[in-house]
Amino acid sequence: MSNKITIQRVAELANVSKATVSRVLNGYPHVRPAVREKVQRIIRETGYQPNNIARLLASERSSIIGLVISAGGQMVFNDPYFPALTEAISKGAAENELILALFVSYAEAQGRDSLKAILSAGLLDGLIITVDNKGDSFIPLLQAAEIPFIFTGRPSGADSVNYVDADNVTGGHLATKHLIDLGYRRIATIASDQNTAGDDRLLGYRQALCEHDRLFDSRLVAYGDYTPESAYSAMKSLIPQKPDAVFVASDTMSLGALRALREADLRVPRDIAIVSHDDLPPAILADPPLTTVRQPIELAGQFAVARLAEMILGAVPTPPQHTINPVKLIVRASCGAAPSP
Amino acid sequence: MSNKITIQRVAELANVSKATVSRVLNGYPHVRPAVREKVQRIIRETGYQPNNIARLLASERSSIIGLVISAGGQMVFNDPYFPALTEAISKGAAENELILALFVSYAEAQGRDSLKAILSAGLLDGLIITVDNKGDSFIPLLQAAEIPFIFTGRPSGADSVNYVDADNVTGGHLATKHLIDLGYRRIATIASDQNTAGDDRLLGYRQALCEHDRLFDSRLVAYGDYTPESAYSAMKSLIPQKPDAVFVASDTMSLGALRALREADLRVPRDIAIVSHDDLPPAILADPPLTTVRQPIELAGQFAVARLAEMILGAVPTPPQHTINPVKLIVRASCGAAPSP
DNA sequence: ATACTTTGTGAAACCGGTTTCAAAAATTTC
DNA sequence: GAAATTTTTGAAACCGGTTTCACAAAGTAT
Repeated sequence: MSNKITIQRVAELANVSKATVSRVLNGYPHVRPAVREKVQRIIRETGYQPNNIARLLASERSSIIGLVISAGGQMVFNDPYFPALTEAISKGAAENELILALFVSYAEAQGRDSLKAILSAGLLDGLIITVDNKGDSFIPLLQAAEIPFIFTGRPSGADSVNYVDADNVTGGHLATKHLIDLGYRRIATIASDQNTAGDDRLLGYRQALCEHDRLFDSRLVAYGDYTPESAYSAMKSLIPQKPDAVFVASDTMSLGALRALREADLRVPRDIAIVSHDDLPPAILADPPLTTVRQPIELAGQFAVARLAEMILGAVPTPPQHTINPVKLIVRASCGAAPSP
Repeated sequence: MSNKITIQRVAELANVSKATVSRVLNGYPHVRPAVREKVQRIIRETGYQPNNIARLLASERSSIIGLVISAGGQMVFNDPYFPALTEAISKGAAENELILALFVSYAEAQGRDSLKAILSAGLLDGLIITVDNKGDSFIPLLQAAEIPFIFTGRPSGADSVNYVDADNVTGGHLATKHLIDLGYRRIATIASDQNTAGDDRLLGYRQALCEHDRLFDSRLVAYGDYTPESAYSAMKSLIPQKPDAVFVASDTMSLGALRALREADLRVPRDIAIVSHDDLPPAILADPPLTTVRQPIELAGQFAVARLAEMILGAVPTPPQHTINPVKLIVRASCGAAPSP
């Protein structure tokens, strides 16, 4: 509407056909340099902008990818993990000249319904799926739609799909080993069985204990659902076990755990040490600042987009690819070790 | 691609023309009930889904709205305000059967460039603009593009545009008055001159002081840019002035202020009281939980979408509409008043 | 029964690009 | 210098819908 001139008009002004203008537009070969330049000049002078919709219709490609976020909570973005990932993906989309469409839903069933609607609209070239649960119920739908897609965070049921994930086992291991190395004896954990990340971090915790000949004590394990409230309760339930350290499986949960400890008049790290996971913004703002395992969310987001772009462009379907990003321990005050200067 | 059947095919199966199928599809009148039902049956049986792109091209409407977020920081979504708003808008978009495309940029200049690109692509039916600065440099571009748009957060230069904003003047006023009522004498503020919200909150602070015959003392005003770090410095610079209370213009900044106070061994609220602004998730998780002015972000987001949808559908351009959402003081521990039970 | 509306329907134009195909022009080969 | 090849180019088909318009069928008024 703001844009009255069409390819037809440009063609007329340049004394060529629409086809030639289209070729210039798309950088195709077989156009004489002189003609190419003339067309480019006209385009420049008129400020012509091709109509994307028409282009999409003809080329059967929309350059729009969807990001589907489905999580149980009331407000998905209360947990800073999702915003951080969304932002990284948004950045990646811009770099790959893709438009990012955002779909947020609040329960698995609702997520499935909206996914169905999204898929049947046929507007999207590809999808990135992020769910806070094991997420396997989305896979059949996606596969049936024959649309390129990639998960961020490993879904439970699927070696057959593309995903990017952090090395959560190592994350749990690093955190726990750090506490062991600092000499703590009764190391509890606030874990989560909501998703595979939680499972993996707990596994890392167990492995680290095992490697150091510590017994795994299920009384020192409590579960949360990645909300501060759930961790608050979990921490309260752990306090009677008198742990001297706790590995909390996410920063968001650590905030809840800290509150429970404050209320119980336990000082961190003097009375009890904490190592957290994720290194999201709250980690550094917490009191005390959290020692935590950093997972490269930005990397994950950018990788997911890049891989998806590859899949969209590549005509041949490639075998599913699994990418595991490295994690890294960031030492701050909450573990009781002197932070590295 | 997953979807071989077209309107043509449906028309053949139902023994009618494409036009009739289109009429049924769009609920237009002038179709005999019997024919309408037959077409609907065929649609149901074949699972036919209209191709959106084609529909867009023909109807010159995409049902896609854009959300442009431009902020100065490295990571826009570090500040929970933007995710909260984004989520609300995403929800509103879903309710209005609109697809939300997300565009994040990191500086005003970059934002303008990407806005230009977005506009010229001609894909979007409307735009919601959120900027962390005064944002007026976007307005001419938008107006030139003749596309419906609405700001969340009042841009500085413009009675001529649609916007939704919170009642920030009242916010600053409520916060400050609360501190005055509690008997604090030296009430400082960490303000911001980055955007009109900051200006307004500061104005409310001044008004409240004035109404209670307190002098405005510029030594008790420090400025931040909505990051915890900036507020950390601001708070440090205020401490020598020995305020007994401070109104911090955002929750995110309050976290930085709290850290500065902890480091100075000042206890909140015993040594110094804090009232914050926004009531985002960190407010309740902070230590101590923050007394803060709640602004209805979800409402703002949903309203913005609803209004934009209205503007898109309404052929006649309506006069610019300004909506100011009410704010509300939420009393918690940081102000030193007993929280209401 | 005839003239005048109103309702229902399909053919065809259209949205603005891309892609195919055959012809025209330029270049190379012999 | 003619034939063979390659490069350029435009006309037309196409993507899959919506919209216009003319006309047929049905309903109403006279």
